[in-house]
Amino acid sequence: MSSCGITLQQRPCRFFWPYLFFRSFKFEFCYSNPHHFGNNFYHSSDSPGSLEFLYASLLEKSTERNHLKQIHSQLYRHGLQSDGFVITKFIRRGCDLTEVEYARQLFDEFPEPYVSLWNAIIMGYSTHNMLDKVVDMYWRMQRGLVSPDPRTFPHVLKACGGLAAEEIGLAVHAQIFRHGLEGDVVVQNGLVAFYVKCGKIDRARVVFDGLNRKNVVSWTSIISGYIQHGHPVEALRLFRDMRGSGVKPDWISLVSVGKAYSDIDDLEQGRCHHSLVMKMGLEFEPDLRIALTSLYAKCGQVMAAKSLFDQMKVHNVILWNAMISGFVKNGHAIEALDLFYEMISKDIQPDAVTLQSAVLATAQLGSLEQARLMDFYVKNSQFRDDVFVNTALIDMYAKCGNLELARQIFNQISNKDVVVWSSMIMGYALHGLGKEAADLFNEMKHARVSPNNVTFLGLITACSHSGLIDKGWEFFNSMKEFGIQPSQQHYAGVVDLLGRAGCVEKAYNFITAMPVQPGVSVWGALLSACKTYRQVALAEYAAERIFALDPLNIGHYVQLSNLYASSRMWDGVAKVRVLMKKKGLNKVLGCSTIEINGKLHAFRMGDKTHSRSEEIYNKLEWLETRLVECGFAPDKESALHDLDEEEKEAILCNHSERLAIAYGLISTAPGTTLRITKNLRACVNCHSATKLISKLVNREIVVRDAKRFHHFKNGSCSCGDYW
DNA sequence: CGCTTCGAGG
Repeated sequence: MSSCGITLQQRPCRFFWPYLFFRSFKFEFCYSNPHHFGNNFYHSSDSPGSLEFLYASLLEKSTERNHLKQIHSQLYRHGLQSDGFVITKFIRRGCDLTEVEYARQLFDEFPEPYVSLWNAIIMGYSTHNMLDKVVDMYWRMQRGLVSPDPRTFPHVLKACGGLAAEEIGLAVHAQIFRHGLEGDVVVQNGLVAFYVKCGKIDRARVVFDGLNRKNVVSWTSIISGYIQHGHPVEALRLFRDMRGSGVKPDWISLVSVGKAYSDIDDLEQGRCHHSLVMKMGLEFEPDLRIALTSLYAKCGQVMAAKSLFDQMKVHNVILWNAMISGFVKNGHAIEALDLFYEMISKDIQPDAVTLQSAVLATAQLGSLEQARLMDFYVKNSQFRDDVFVNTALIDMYAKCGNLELARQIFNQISNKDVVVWSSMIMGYALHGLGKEAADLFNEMKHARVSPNNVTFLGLITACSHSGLIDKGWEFFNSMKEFGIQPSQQHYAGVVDLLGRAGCVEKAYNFITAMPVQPGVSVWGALLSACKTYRQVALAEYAAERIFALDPLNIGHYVQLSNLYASSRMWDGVAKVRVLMKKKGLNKVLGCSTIEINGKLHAFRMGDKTHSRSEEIYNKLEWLETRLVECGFAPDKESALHDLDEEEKEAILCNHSERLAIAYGLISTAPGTTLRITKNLRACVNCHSATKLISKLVNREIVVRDAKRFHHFKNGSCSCGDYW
């Protein structure tokens, strides 16, 4: 006899209490007539009409723990307190209402839970990302000799992947094999995702290839796997295969594919992708729109991204992050910060990613005042101890010219990882402090943190910028002891190290002995050494290589041209100029900014647009006179930063940084440190002039150029004339 | 079962 029949016939008088519940929960169908259940037509526990079914329906309508408890207390009256079907429903509903603890309590009270109950609680933990609990329950289940079923495995695999618990996952794989679940696409998809998360993309591929009926989740798992492991091209190839095999993409798969296009920075394909999304009618899927916004932002189409952003109805934090980080990536620091402040003013809570992007924007801006504000904001937020945000803060303070504050942040971080150490070392490199970088590296080894390729890049750069040739060379050679392959950047760093110190020949020999083909950066380092030491023939050779590899980068042409000019080889200058014209390249104009009272003032060379222009030029003239009195004689040959303007260039040097300095002098109190940010590298003349100015006016002047920091004080510069 | 924002440099 069915449980339904027994229940209803034995306890008919108690029957109408669920009816009251129905009323109070506005249930859509109301069994007002108890006789409706009087027949024995329904006979399985999950058919409508059974008491179990009524419980299940009630549970679906409950919205809080107290409802659940109320209903649960009724179970004893019906002798259902140990009914697996009903308790399973209770556990599931409890988990849905994020009452996982309560669900667990119900589970624990159940005398001998069988597989459905285990699955319910495991699923609950899994959906709330309590992954260690999932693994724990799985282990208990094994010990209780309850055999898992196909519904158990996906959650356990998700947990193993999330915890990077490779060994456990492998054991689960073996168990899946023993269960003969090769054909279960959901379980196998779980395996694919597990191997992806453990970094075993090849094994994931083997599982994927073994599936004879792949669904859209199978394809998305392997495609996103390739994207996460830096193979967007293979991912896109698989996406084509997927469409060829007739599997229709859903919005989640399109999110992944969008990321692949942004990774290969292919705007054209990205636009095609957008039209595919529209063709499939998925353009209003919120998360897909976020992915598209991010795609446009990363491909440099900031305005397109912004218009998508503005069109979105719901602005969640991920969308804001995509937009803010998009601005930062494309060098629009001010827009990024504007957006950040807009977000705060709208009371949208930033998360760690938002703060990180905002800090990066501040670093780009180079304003120390803004940096302090940002630091203050972070320190008063719940992300004050977030290692990502703090790493960005170190970088920010270093790039805003204050290494002491960078170091303070560094010191306060507990559990410093390799990125934290590397950032601080990079900070020292930026300021040309080789010894400090090397000391920090010793501390790092002491703390038993393994260096990576960036650590060494920082060390070599730091040595190079402070003339520590032997030390830098030593660092380069010690890389292999740490099992790190030198990259092009490291080779370029060594060429820079040797070349800067005047060993141009040695640098060239080093290049010819390289085990890999030298790239643009390596030849570029040689070219700039040749420029400094006026080695025309070798420079021409290097330039030839560079132009073949990277014909559209203006910087190299300018450098070669400047070398010709400083060697009075005017036909060479003309030749380069023709070459640049032919390629349609325009020089980047020098621009310097100075922050006065929280406002940025930007100056171009010869700029007369500033409202206090007259005062600025008066001050400049005054400075120039004083400089000449001190015996300052500009080196005309190397002052040819702007070739078109060279004839017009009077004794008065009007390079942008000098305008910024002059403005700083007339608008701040005596003794105030001037902080200037410049988009190009400092020219020799301005560098020596600034040294003298710092002494003349008794001011510290901090200049961030395109490559590094210069701290001018009392007639000398922290770079030791070595940059 | 699968997805989107993200740190040090170039």
